[in-house]
Amino acid sequence: MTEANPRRTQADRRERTRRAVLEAAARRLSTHGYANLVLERVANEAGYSRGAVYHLFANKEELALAVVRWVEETWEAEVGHAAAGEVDPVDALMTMAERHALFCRREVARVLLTLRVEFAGQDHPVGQAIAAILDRLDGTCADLIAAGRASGAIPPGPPPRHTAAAYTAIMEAVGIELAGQAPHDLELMGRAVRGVLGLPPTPIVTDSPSGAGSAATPVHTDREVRR
Amino acid sequence: MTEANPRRTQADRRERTRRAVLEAAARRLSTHGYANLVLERVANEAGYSRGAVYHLFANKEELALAVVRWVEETWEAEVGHAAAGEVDPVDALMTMAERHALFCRREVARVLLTLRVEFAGQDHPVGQAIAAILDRLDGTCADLIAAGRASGAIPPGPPPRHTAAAYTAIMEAVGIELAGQAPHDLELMGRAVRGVLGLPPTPIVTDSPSGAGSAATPVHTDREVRR
DNA sequence: GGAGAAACATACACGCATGCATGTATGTAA
DNA sequence: TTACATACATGCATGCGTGTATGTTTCTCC
Repeated sequence: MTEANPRRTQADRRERTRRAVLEAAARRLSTHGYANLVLERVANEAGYSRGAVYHLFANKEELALAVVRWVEETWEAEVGHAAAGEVDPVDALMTMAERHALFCRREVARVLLTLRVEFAGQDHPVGQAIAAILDRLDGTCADLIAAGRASGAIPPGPPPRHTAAAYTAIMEAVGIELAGQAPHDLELMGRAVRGVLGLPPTPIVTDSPSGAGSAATPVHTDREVRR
Repeated sequence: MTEANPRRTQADRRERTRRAVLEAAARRLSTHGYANLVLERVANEAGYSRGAVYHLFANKEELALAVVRWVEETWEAEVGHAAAGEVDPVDALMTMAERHALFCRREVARVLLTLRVEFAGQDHPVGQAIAAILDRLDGTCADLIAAGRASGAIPPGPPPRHTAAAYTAIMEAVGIELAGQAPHDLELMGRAVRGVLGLPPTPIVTDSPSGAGSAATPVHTDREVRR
């Protein structure tokens, strides 16, 4: 081992360790939440000791906040960025929802939902950080909805902020619930989002073959959706 | 106190204590989840000692399972029962969603979501109990969707079981997210559910006044939706 | 090669929460 | 009234996990 490994700089070692710890912590946070996030376990799964974890992060809370920021940056790069590139508000909202559904096909997407639900009834820095992220997202979506209604592309309905809250809640729930169930995750996401915005269903072009497939699909197969 | 209190039977005392403990546990579960459910705290909030809690429930897990059963029974009585009374599948699905939104105006509605998310990545009896409940619900909804499609009342779309999973996820998310935001919680719930089923938006009859209200509502008011 | 800092690993201290043992109060039947 | 069972309350034992202290390894610069 001392022969095969090249000589790494301290900066390289630090970044490598940090990355491994962040990924291990994210996995545990997504499956077990913050209260069950045991740092000894995180360290072992990252391939280091708990001392190494404490060398990099002051405490458990700071580790969790680092994971939250990491997930947010990943989401922005893959989802937010694409939606922001759209000119039309409806296109932006639909693109965001579709990209989010794709984002949810990865395990790490579950981190924010898990932590958000966990801290919903508690006053805690991690919960506050997530609430701030989602407040910003809600504001962005509310602006898009308002713009879409002003242009006539979106029919009138409940106040933009309430509609945006429902939109993001749906995006989150459907994305996680149907994660990995391609291609249904994308279709059902699109349907739900159109519905909450008050938009009519998209014309049925390729749905007929899918409908026929539904009739031919054994009920037993359908029953495996949840686990 | 010894003069004002009538002589209660042991059965009465037991039921009274049990009720108080269940309610206190439900409140804590909905805000802090299972991992942070501290029995000393539950006991204090119920007005009894931890010994009394252990007298009634073998351990923490059994208490949580009792709360889950209690919430399920309440949901069945107020939501499931009303939906089952509908003859038409679409009416059943819409009634269920509407009743669920009303159910979510109470704090206890949050228990199942909190626990479900908490145990999603763990193999635990409480998580299994909740998964079983939701599996049954998904099955019922899938049957309704299949019946609605067979009768032509619901357009074709992704497999009934996938659609049902999205339906219940939406019902859960929107219900909790907009809890207490009357009357928007009901309207947005209806919209989202119609959308995921592939049904067109309901004709705008009373939406115009609401739309005008939206324009007149200060943006600051909208920003208070989340907290 | 040696000194020093950073990257880790291991050990220590302590609080917290669970489950269980033991004690006290209250209802019931003879 | 007494004996017994049940409904609680209080005390004991123990393991778990966090944060911190201490020890070891590796890199960097002179």
